[in-house]
Amino acid sequence: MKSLVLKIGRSSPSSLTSGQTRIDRMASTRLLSRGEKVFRKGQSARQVYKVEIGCIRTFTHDRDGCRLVTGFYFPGDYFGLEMRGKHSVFAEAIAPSRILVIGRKALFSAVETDNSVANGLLNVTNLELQRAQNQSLMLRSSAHERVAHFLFELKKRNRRAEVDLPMSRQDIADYLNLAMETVSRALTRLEKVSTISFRTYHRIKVRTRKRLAA
Amino acid sequence: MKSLVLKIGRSSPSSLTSGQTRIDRMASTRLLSRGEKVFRKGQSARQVYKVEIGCIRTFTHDRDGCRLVTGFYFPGDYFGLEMRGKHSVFAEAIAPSRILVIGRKALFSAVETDNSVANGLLNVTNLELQRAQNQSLMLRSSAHERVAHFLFELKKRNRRAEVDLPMSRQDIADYLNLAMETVSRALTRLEKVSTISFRTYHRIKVRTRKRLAA
DNA sequence: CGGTTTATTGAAATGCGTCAACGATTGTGG
DNA sequence: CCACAATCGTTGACGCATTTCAATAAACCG
Repeated sequence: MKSLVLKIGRSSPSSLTSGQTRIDRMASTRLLSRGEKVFRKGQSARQVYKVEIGCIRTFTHDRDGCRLVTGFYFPGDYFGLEMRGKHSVFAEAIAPSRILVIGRKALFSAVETDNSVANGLLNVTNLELQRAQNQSLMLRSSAHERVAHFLFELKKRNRRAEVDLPMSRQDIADYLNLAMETVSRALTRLEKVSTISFRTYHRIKVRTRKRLAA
Repeated sequence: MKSLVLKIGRSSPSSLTSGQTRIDRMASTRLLSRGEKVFRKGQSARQVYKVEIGCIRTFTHDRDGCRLVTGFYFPGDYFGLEMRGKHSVFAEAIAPSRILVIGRKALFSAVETDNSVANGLLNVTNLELQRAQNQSLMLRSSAHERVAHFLFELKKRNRRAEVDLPMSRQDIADYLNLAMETVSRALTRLEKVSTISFRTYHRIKVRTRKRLAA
């Protein structure tokens, strides 16, 4: 068994990410239906976004057309933070969602009033860096561990024992770089050892972390 | 086969990373013998570093004590950039090396007053981010592809057809998340199809990229 | 040189992916 | 609200890539 720290569209504890901030007040709201795109890969990145309700997935494709899900974003999470001019991924709603849309210009000038622009950018970049490093760690562990830690992180975010899995098994598989069947089998096994129990396919009850890791 | 862009301690073409920069002028020099540690995981990160001669590996361990090599750093590369207080990895010299040691405090105060330093630091951090993202992509491809691209990236860095592999097969394996035997077999296969040829275990001649990918 | 470390090679075991069939859930129109 | 279709998830059988274990060979270092 390998160790793993997995973050799923996790926000930092900074003021930027918790509750209503000055930045959020500069935002407008947008409603999304299931499957609707927020932005496309290659589009110039003029806004950043924050999930209020629902769930967003970001993804890209490798040269063989295989889909790679790069993150799931839940209420409170910011996404679309790419610092270079163009979005490097697609973003779309997994479930009906409400998001905040924040103009990049306004954001950066606001950051400037708190700190220096450079420091703000550094912080954002460093968060992305941590995320990417955690993803690397995750991809080094076994299939069952990836699934278990995925669930654990979701639980940690939710704070309730009941966890929503708004995304499909295929989404999870493309995020963890596994076959959908492997994800399914891992979930079944976790249920067999009663680490989790299913309410529906998309809502489960997660027990202790220890048992998750087993 | 999956697509893959792998970067190994790659410097950008920016002024920061080639030759002497303003950041480098704040540095002192340190000599390291083979296997010597630069810093330890958990140590508070008071400096950042730049390789002048030799090769540095960074690594950590998973919960089972299995070693995970997170990067190889060659002349021109910066490492130890963790922005949070503590180093998240160990760093040690693979070969006798000379490195620059740059005080973090000086660096950060320079960041606040000097725009070029701030931009430089952003560049370096962005490079590290790219590196981590490429690592994630790399870990999604097959064993043979990982080895092939690893070699190709080394060649691209060196600019010579003759490539140094100062690290052991085990180092490569721990970096690519493969068994040492798998790395060895991949290399053997590449030699059989005469994509590479060995001078010694640690110096090879690499031919075209096309053949590497095969 | 001889001993130690490091790399290669082969054989067997295993984990995960693929393919295919089946079962459950969701959405739609009567 | 039901029935049906379409989608999504589960399960089993099998194959292949990679790991593991074990033996041998090559390089390194006193």
